[in-house]
Amino acid sequence: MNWDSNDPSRKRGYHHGNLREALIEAALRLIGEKGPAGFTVAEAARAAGVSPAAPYRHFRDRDEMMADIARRGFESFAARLRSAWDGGKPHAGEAFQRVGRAYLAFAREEPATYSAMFESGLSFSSHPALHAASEQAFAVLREACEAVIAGMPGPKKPPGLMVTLHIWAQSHGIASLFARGDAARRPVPMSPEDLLEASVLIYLDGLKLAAKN
Amino acid sequence: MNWDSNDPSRKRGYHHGNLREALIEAALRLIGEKGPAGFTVAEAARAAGVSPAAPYRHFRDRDEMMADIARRGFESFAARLRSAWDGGKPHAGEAFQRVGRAYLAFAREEPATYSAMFESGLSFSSHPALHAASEQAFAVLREACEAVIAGMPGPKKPPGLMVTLHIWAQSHGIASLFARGDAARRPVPMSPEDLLEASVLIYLDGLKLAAKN
DNA sequence: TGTACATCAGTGAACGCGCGTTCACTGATGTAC
DNA sequence: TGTACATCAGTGAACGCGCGTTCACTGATGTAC
Repeated sequence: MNWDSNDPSRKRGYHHGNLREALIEAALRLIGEKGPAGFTVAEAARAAGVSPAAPYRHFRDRDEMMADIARRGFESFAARLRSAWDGGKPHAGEAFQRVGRAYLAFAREEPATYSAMFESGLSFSSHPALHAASEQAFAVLREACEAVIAGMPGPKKPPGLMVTLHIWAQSHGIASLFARGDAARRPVPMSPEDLLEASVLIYLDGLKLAAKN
Repeated sequence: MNWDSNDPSRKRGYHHGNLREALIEAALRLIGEKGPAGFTVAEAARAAGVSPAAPYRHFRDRDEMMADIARRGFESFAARLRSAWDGGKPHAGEAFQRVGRAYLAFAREEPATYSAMFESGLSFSSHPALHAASEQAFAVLREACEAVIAGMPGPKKPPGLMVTLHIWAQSHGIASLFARGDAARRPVPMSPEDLLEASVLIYLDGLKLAAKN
């Protein structure tokens, strides 16, 4: 028996206690079911068990709520990539493949978040915090690519930005066509992880070839 | 002066004459402005200058209209890729690069169509005609990839399906991140065409390396 | 060539619905004294 | 320890709006004879 009024699991009456989080969770569930445009403030409020006006204590409007979801998405995406990279240990090649798998795992496990990040139509220019969070994620990819390039033999190193954009595009392409965890996934007779790993290995081989000459 | 009542440019009163096409054009304009979910039947009808009930003479419901737009999109996409490939003339390498540029050109020039095709959340399983049209487009990519593989030296040919999926993912990734002609494009300091061409060349080099051994 | 008529492709009014958002309000919480 | 009060985070009713879709209708078209 627990009578401690500080217990967060205790049923609160009038005050919800953690409504902001509950609304975002509910919104993600809705986005997962019906896409970024299918989410409504009213339905998120209903799912969280509060009145339709309550969300407006926490978000200025629907757009800000959407942007907040995407921003958090980029932040946790960046965190997962960073932890997969793990400073490039034990060596860049192995860590690099871990990052690729973490990319696909995110798209598969959090399709709603992923589509809020990449398919919600939010403009970076009007949401600076969103842009900054997305740059964080990009920075991890860049760090990993630069480390892989640095470890390559030969005198001619390819430009780091180009390689990062190539790797990003390939990961995003595979994630959004074949790995996403929702109805828009196109089934293919091989795992997205194998597909990505193979393409990255082939691409890096091509880079090494160019570096030799 | 033209009194010929068969002249299609003649102003028709009660009957529109080409409402189906006009509705699709209007819908594409709306999708371009607000994304696939931002398009409404009512607004498309308004843009075409007809009553809100008129579209229902041509489409069973909104979903069928959306699916029709995406299906036509895949068909014209396939046609453009096919004409860029042009049977692989004068040789596979050159034609292959043309296909890549055609892919990006489509995403840039028809962002609304592209997002209706790839981001509208339509399920292939409930729209067989849509699925078939998308397979047509994929078939062109596959044909081009197989031809490029066939022209490669060395005894070990890579599997055609894998290569096609790699090329598709890379093209789609670059198109949807960097080349799309709408607000969701992420600016990068190089042309998407150069980016795609470079990555494909590097990838093909990597494939050749593997074929040698 | 003229006419009757079936068919086609629109109209316009209406429906029920759910949305985003605002408003004045009130119950709960925490803090100063 | 007790109390007054400011602040916070909810309520619930209401608004105006635009949507998708249906309905009975009607004007225009084309064809058979």
